[in-house]
Amino acid sequence: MGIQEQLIAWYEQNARTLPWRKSRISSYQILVSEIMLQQTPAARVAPQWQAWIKRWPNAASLANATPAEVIRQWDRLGYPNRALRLHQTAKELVAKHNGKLPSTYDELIALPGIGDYTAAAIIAFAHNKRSVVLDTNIRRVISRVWHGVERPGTSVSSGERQFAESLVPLADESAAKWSIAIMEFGALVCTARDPQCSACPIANTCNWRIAGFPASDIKPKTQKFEGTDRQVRGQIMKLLKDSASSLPKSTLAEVTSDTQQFERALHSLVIDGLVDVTKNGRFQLPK
DNA sequence: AAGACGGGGCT
DNA sequence: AGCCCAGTCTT
Repeated sequence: MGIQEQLIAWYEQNARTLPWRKSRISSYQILVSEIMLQQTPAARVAPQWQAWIKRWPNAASLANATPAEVIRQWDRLGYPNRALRLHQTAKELVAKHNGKLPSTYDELIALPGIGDYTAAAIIAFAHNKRSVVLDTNIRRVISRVWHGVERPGTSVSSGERQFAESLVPLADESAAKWSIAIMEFGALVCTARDPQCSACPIANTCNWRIAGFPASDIKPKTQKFEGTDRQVRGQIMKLLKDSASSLPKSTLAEVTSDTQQFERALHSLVIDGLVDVTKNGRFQLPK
């Protein structure tokens, strides 16, 4: 059984019962959930989604609301511009698409508030069609399981997208299931912090796991760097390479008990162009 | 490629 | 105090 089948089977048994996953949910209602879920945990969205759908069950009713009502109903979900864009999209759906969501990526992404992720999600979860869904969960799972790296890069490279596409089953139905399954898996098991590897159905084939991570299970032994500046540099470079391509600064800081020595060595690495420092404090090998 | 944009929960 | 969350839009 391939990883696709394993994670889909896991999903059937372990998926949360979220209100927008019930049957007879319209494409507009899926859209509302996807917009609310942008940068907002599902547990916090659920009650807000219910209230919203009860008040505005379809695009036409939402289109008739005022912006003030929309903002008020949005309450404290955050990023209130999402509510205004959703409102605008509802109007466009009524005006141009018979109150429903269009089915092509280009039409979807042209709507306000719908970017790459949401367009792909609508195609998969509202229309049950094949698409390449790439959210923070899926990117993290692919990075770990297939590439053996804890975190994906800050932006989606073309290679990353192509690889993700290669994992999506060909048939529409299976493709949609795969996307929701790997996403849920990332949200519940392969989490950003404190991943539940002991409950992971694919731990045996996970390259991150095989590489000896997460370090919380295998105690990170602090390592002392000794020798000349050049020798210390070589040791840190080896560490960076072993970790594939990136790791948190906190992890790096633990490798030596002499923080100042470490900072000096790292500084010289950066100066020499041997290591890149990203804005969020991660280190990576230059491309 | 980097910043701005919210708020709440968790460590 | 910092990280993270089913991202999008604008420089």
